[in-house]
Amino acid sequence: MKHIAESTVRRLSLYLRFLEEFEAHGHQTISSGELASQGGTTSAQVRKDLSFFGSFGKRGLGYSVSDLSSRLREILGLGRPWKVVIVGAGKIGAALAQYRGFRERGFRIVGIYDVDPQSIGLALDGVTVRDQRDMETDLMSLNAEIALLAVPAEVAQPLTDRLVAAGIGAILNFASTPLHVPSHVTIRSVNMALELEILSYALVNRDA
Amino acid sequence: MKHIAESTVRRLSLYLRFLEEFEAHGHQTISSGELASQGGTTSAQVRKDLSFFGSFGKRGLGYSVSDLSSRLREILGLGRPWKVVIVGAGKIGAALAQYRGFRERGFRIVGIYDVDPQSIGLALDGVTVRDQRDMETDLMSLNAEIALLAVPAEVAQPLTDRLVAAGIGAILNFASTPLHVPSHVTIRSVNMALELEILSYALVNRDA
DNA sequence: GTTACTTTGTGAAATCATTCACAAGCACCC
DNA sequence: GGGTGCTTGTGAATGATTTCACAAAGTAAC
Ligand SMILES: NC(=O)c1ccc[n+]([C@@H]2O[C@H](COP(=O)([O-])OP(=O)(O)OC[C@H]3O[C@@H](n4cnc5c(N)ncnc54)[C@H](O)[C@@H]3O)[C@@H](O)[C@H]2O)c1
Ligand SMILES: NC(=O)c1ccc[n+]([C@@H]2O[C@H](COP(=O)([O-])OP(=O)(O)OC[C@H]3O[C@@H](n4cnc5c(N)ncnc54)[C@H](O)[C@@H]3O)[C@@H](O)[C@H]2O)c1
Repeated sequence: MKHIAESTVRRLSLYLRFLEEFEAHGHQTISSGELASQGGTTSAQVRKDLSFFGSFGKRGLGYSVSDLSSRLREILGLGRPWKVVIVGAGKIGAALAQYRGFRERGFRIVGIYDVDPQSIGLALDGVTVRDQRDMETDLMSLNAEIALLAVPAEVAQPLTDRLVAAGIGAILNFASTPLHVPSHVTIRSVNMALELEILSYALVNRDA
Repeated sequence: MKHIAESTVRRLSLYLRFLEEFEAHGHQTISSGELASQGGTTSAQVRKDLSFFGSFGKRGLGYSVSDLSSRLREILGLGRPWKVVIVGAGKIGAALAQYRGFRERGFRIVGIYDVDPQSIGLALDGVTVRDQRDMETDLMSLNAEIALLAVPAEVAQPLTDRLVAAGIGAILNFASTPLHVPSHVTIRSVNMALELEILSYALVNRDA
């Protein structure tokens, strides 16, 4: 298939969230315009985004909320649960471990690793923090696909290399350093300080 | 000035980070190619990004690390500290309050608010959590410019409205719901579940 | 001072993403 | 069953961003 822009995938995720809300309110169908107004985009954008994957609507009517939800879940790979490990059980790692939003969306935390003896052994939302030395063998046996990396920047690249060597497929990085991975591994970073700097820029340039 | 793309501002932030590392290593000058390789972009992109704001380099030599750093800090509005409040002292809010990366970059946490009597009164990194009812009066007297919103999705929009009414300039939202603000307020969202869904999409489409 | 080499700054070209605009399809009603 | 109104799906147009490519400006060495 033709390459799909990241911005499109991001919007598909948002549409799915709105569809779920709509479903909870008992609505059966939804138009591209309604989906658009929720997500701050345009109806043409919604239709274009969906058209990359097929045609799911009925002219004159709109989209079946439940049908479109399942198609989107399928497209996004959310039809099955994903096994996720967290590396680094510090402040951010612990918050992530206890975040219900992940489990609700099919991301199951199957392992948490740290180096600090104070953290090892703690149970976070039912999962016990284990020694990072067990990480590789666990990854092999659990077959976890995704890692959340929440360790200090200095150790982020070495840990990334270990995760890649152990066969991880994707990494979500919270350290404020760019990481290098081979091309068969997908990596994304959440960089909160950088987001604040973008706000800072907007504040000093708002009237310019 | 001409409108600057968000992607450009984001890269400027990254360049600044690399420059600071370079400075710490004692380097005096840096070329666009060196900056690019750190950030996973191209030298032409670096030069184009900078050219929107002026010409800071010396042909044949590159850029003075310290000069370019200060120019970038100025452009991004990091020349002065920003006053930041955190709304919601839960797991994510507490992690943010104790995160050193913000302070290092000039973002000072001047207030933390919650509704839960269990949280109110706690000191997080030297700042005491206060009752959300004090939020408006504090904001007026402190003149805080930026808010980090780390509350449950259901209360995110009402709290946003209160922040806007109290004169906040920018909001970084961690709740997984899109928020509406008037156009003079800047808002950005960090949506971690959505980031995971983008990884999920990448995993199921990696060989396609 | 001249030559050889490096690197910037920037229009022009190419690529990528969004918006427009409208024919075609479907529901609903009479 | 034909008319009316609404909404999709999609090429074409527009707009935005990135990449190309090269003249101009500097360094460094002798
Ligand atoms: N706290 C925040 O709000 C926040 C915000 C943005 C980014 N971050 C980034 O997230 C990362 C973690 O931040 P934090 O605030 O949770 O810090 P933290 O110090 O609370 O946690 C880091 C954890 O990583 C563990 N660790 C260190 N080396 C390890 C190794 N080799 N293997 C496994 N675990 C190891 C430490 O023991 C610690 O528990 C940092 O890179 C930070 O820059 C944090
Ligand atoms: N924990 C995570 O890793 C994580 C990850 C992604 C997104 N989020 C989002 O961040 C938000 C907070 O998550 P959390 O895990 O910290 O939850 P949490 O329940 O630990 O914290 C929420 C806090 O908000 C406070 N609060 C509720 N109503 C309030 C009000 N009116 N005024 C002030 N404070 C109020 C609560 O008392 C609580 O302390 C949620 O929207 C969640 O979806 C969290």
